[in-house]
Amino acid sequence: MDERVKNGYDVSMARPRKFDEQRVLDTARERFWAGGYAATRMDDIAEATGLGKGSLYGAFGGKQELFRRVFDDFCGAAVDGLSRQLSGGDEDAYARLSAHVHAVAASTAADTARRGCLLAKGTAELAEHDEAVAKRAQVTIEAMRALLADDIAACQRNGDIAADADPGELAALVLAVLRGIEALGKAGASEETLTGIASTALAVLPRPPAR
Amino acid sequence: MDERVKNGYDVSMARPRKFDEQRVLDTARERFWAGGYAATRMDDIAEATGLGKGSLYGAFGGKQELFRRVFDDFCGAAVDGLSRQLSGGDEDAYARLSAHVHAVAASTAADTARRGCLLAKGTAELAEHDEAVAKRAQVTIEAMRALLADDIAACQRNGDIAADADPGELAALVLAVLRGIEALGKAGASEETLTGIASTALAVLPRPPAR
DNA sequence: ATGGTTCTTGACTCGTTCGTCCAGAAAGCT
DNA sequence: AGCTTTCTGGACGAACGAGTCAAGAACCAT
Repeated sequence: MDERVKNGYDVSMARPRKFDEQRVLDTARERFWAGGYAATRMDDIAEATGLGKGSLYGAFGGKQELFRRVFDDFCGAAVDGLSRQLSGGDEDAYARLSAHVHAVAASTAADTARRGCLLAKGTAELAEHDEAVAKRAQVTIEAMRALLADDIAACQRNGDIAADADPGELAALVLAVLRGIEALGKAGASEETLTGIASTALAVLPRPPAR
Repeated sequence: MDERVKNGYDVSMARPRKFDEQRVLDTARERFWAGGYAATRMDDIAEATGLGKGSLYGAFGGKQELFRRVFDDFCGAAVDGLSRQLSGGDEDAYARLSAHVHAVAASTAADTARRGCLLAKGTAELAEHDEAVAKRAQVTIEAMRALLADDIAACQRNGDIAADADPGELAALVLAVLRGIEALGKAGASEETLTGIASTALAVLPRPPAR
């Protein structure tokens, strides 16, 4: 059946939604992020968004589907953001990498609510029970690794990182350090510790031999 | 009041417990580990241990207290285990460090239930709501860092790691990598990726200049 | 054996939360 | 304006899970 026609009438002939779907998703993300999946009630989200539960369920289907949607958006935004932070010419590739690593440390340290990253939190809580979430997380980290690898390759072309190193391996290591920084931050590590890790990680990346 | 006497009678004059407290804690850990805090029901634990809920509540007080107890035990055991793995003479310090890093990668990869580490999982879910859990996690990672730093210092004395590096900084980096490996493992990274990270991390540690 | 105390069991209470439903409101088309 | 359809919002239902309680069992000391 044509998606714009039902029972012989055009679907557009009806009351339009009053709320902004994206705004609701943002609010829901905020809630899930702050409290986790299980600890967040649908009533919370309804109240926070000002929507009635009927609208919420009508638009998103249920708690699990809503979370998946939020998680999906978050992962997409995270990859996009990383892509933006790391894109540019070879001559600035190392500076961008350094800036990103330090930025993650700083923002993790500044995260007084100690909420960490929704990617980590959602994965920890749901990955083994929800295949969709697990898959999405996997795709996301793979994409992040690829972006880091591209940037590291650019660093190599520009002579900032040893040419004989495998960019994919280094990217995986950097990614692990980034995730580790977040995990340690959530566990209460001090800002100095986190920024120290960022600096040390960048310092130990193999440099090309002095010429 | 003397702890062995109540109302004029010796406390030992009563029915002793039929269950092994440690066994119950182990089972509870298993459950919390597999399902997380919120998703694990006290009825689950009661059924899994064969205890009635009354006994459970009588012995441990409640869900939160039980979890704290389990978490506490887990953290203590984790630090003890690390301490054991890293203790020994200077000449084997690097081998022990290498073995530990590889062991974490291997065991994370082998964790088919993708449950990760209870320390990470519990922290992610509860740290911001439960001050006791947050504090315990903080103390635990600090202890782990100190153990790693001791081992790295031993490596330096033995000439396996550059003497001018700060062992505390390197220890923090290694710890971040270890936590990162677990986080990535939970997110579905392949065994090759994880073992690759372990190898790369060890490879980039600063070596003393060749003499 | 007896009495005193603690342990055990599982049914019960009570609050909480997911999801549904329905009556009314709002909008587009004719 | 009138009709049809979807959106809205809150009351409702049902299930679920944490924690309680009371009656009986088990054990120790005398």
